[in-house]
Amino acid sequence: MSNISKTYEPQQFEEEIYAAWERDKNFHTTADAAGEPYCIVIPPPNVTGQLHMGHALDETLQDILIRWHRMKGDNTLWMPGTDHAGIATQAKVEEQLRGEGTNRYELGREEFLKRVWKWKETYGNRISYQLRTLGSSCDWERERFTMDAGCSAAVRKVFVSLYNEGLIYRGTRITNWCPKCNTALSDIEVEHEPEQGHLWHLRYPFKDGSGYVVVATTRPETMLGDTGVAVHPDDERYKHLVGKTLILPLVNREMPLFADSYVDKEFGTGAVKVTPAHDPNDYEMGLRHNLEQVKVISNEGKMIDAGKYTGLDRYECRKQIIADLEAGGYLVKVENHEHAVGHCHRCHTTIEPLISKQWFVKMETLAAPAIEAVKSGALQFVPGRFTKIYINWLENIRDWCISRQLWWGHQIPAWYCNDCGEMTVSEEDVHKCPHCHSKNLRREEDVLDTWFSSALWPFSTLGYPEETPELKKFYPTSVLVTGYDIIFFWVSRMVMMGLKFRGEVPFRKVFIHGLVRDELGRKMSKSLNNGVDPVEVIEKYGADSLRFMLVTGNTPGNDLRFYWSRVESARNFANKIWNASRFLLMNLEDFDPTFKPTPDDLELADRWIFQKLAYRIETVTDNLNRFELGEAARQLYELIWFNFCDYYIELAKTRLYGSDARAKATVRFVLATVLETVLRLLHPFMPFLTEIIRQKLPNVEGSIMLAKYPTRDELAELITDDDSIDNAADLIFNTVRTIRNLKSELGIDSRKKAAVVLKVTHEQFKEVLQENSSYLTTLAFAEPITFAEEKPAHAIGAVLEGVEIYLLLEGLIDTEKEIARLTKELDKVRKGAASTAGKLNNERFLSKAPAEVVQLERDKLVAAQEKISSLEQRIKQLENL
RNA sequence: GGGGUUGUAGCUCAGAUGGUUAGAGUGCCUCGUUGACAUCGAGGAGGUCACAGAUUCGAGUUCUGUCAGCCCCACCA
Repeated sequence: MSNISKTYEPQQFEEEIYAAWERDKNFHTTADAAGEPYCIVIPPPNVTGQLHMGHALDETLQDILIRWHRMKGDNTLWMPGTDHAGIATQAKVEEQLRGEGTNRYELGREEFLKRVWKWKETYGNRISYQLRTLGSSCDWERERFTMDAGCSAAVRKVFVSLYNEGLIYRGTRITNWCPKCNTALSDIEVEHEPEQGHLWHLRYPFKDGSGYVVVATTRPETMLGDTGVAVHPDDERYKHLVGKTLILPLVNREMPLFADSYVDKEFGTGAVKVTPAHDPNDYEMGLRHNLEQVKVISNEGKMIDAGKYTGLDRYECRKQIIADLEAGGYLVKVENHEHAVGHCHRCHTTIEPLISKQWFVKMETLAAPAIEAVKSGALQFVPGRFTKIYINWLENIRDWCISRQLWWGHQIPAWYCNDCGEMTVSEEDVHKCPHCHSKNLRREEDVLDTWFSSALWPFSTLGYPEETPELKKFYPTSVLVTGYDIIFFWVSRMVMMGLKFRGEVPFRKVFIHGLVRDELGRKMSKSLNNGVDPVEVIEKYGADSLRFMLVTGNTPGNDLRFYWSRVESARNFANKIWNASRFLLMNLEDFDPTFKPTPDDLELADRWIFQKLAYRIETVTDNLNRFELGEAARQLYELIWFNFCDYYIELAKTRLYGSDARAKATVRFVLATVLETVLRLLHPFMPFLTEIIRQKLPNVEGSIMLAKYPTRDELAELITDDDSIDNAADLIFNTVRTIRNLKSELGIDSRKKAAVVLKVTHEQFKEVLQENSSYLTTLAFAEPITFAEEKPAHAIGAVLEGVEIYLLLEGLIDTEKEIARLTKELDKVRKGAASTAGKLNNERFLSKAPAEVVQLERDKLVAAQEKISSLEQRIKQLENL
């Protein structure tokens, strides 16, 4: 047993343990296995991505829940898989092609897709492998991919069904367009950021030469597409001018001045130039007033059909337009103006609103049940505050643009007949036009937004569209664990699709966590290069340390900062467990597993540690139930380090090294029982460490991950309900602390023996102190200990409730120093007593506070008064010396 | 413009349903290598719980307002 290394070296065993778990199929379950179903579907990481700290947090939380439920005896399934991540993956392959001096258009769709699949094969396993190093107990046999056959079938079925119901439609609309990614985007893929820009005031003359109006714009280049100017109907400045015709400068287009209540009278000049083809609001106004849509900016962000400006980049054009307007006397003035500008979520290019033909999902009818689901409690957010955010978004939802002008993704199952012009949407590939029987068809080239397939993830991975046993057993899944950043992108859409196609919410709970930030609180990002690689952390400190660090010091829904020092602290905890276990194993060599102590064999320390253990089993379980994983972990930390290691193990040594065989057997039993139980409690948090240690324990078989999660019932025979044990332990440990404190103040080495005199003032404490005086020797190096009726003359002391403690001094004490010390103590106690007395003098407190609380205060006052008189006496005595 | 969230020890954070003298990690100071662990042990310093009111016998905890920071949503050109 002593072949265990002196320090914790996770690199020595983590990989091997994981391989054994996987080999033994410990992660695998089936629909017909015993137990209540418990299922989590993984938020699928980008198939070609790399593990980052955000994943590490997300997976750790999931794995804790999964391992806990598996140990509880639930039929537990963690569905793993990856996402094809349309734009992101395609962009990477296109970048590679650029390096080769070619592009996707040269390659053609088919060849290009081959390249992407190849890329996926090369990098697709990396992320899964990295998840394994974290200890994630996913059922890898069931690993899925959003573009595998099953998920693709689900996408087609859902798409066609929504189309047939009229919930998917194709239409020409103004949409967000990224000129760099060259695709349409949904509203939530646009990030609005304030930018310092300008407000140009332009003079637009009337056709009849009767003057002009001045409009204000932040985007002068769009004037080329202007087809009207709008004012507010109630604006007295313009009321009489409405209906007149204006001439667009530089272009000489005739256009109307019209009234629309959208216009804000207070802003700018109160007159808005209207560009229906390049601004969402203008687009709406254009529809209302039958304005022409003149497209002057191309998909690439260049000017088109724009006369001399044709071919210019939109920003280059802006400069020239301004110069030309100024030259023509049309520029009235320029103001600085901060405004929100939309940027592409992925590449950060400024979005260009463009009119194009796209596919949309009608959201209103889908959103209503998704709102109802949280209002009825069928779906719960943890923490609850995210409910409001979710509802607010759904209540104001607009139609979802789902078509993307990409190649990597689910190609929309729509076919156009080149002969009759009809469109056919179908689950099966269409080879013959159902309208005219022509075979001259072409398929819709657009693919679906990546989030469309993600929205189906909770049921597509379980077998949908087939009615598999897994789908029946595990849907609705139990909980979804994800960051607050994708509530709109993913969570809400899963809920809508789940309700629509399964009639039930996809998960009963959504456990939301925050973002992992760097030491300065900044978001970890590639551009800042401030990301910490979890793989590096695991290599240095082990997965258990990383997991423990991520789960502690953080509460649900809040961001947390990554600190190397916190990883070290977690590693130190692991090392502490490692060494405590090593110590136990060294003393358990001829352990008799059949020995069971009788109640008489157990002494105070034994009963105390069992009590603590039972209590923590309850509070840890309670916290797990409430998703307070950090609090649960903290409690385990305290139990293991402070209770078990600092106190119990130290106290065990006396009997362990003694000659009483029965006492030795008893203490070994306690040590082994507590350690084994604690390992099981801790296993969901630190799976590797707990597994390897438990395997070394005598009389323990099988993997810890399949062992039962501890319950209080397990300890039923070893614990009692009365609190006399805790009270006695408190008395002893407080005495220990006091002795240590006195020694420290006297400059006595903490490990050097010192004579202690105890004057017991509460008779009922005498027995406890006498019986357990050896604890004082063990923990505080107090020896010899004598009980006296009177305080010794040459000594310094302290007063506790029920006992006074004195340290005998070899030489004379420094009377003045001692008086000062005691006076300071006396002040403190008096202050406390005054506050307590104040409460007790308050009639209202006495009449309104619960009786227990009042009694507590009374007891407190009595104790304080005793302490005060003891201290006063002692001080007086010293003064008289 | 709406909504959310944070403000507790030098730093990072816990403190659910209001009730002893507000805790931990880390950092700092003093002391300690006789064996589980120096990735450790013992002791210590350090907090007007952002501010102001309100409710209550009692508020770090509930409510209102103020200040400061962060985030999300929103079509003011």
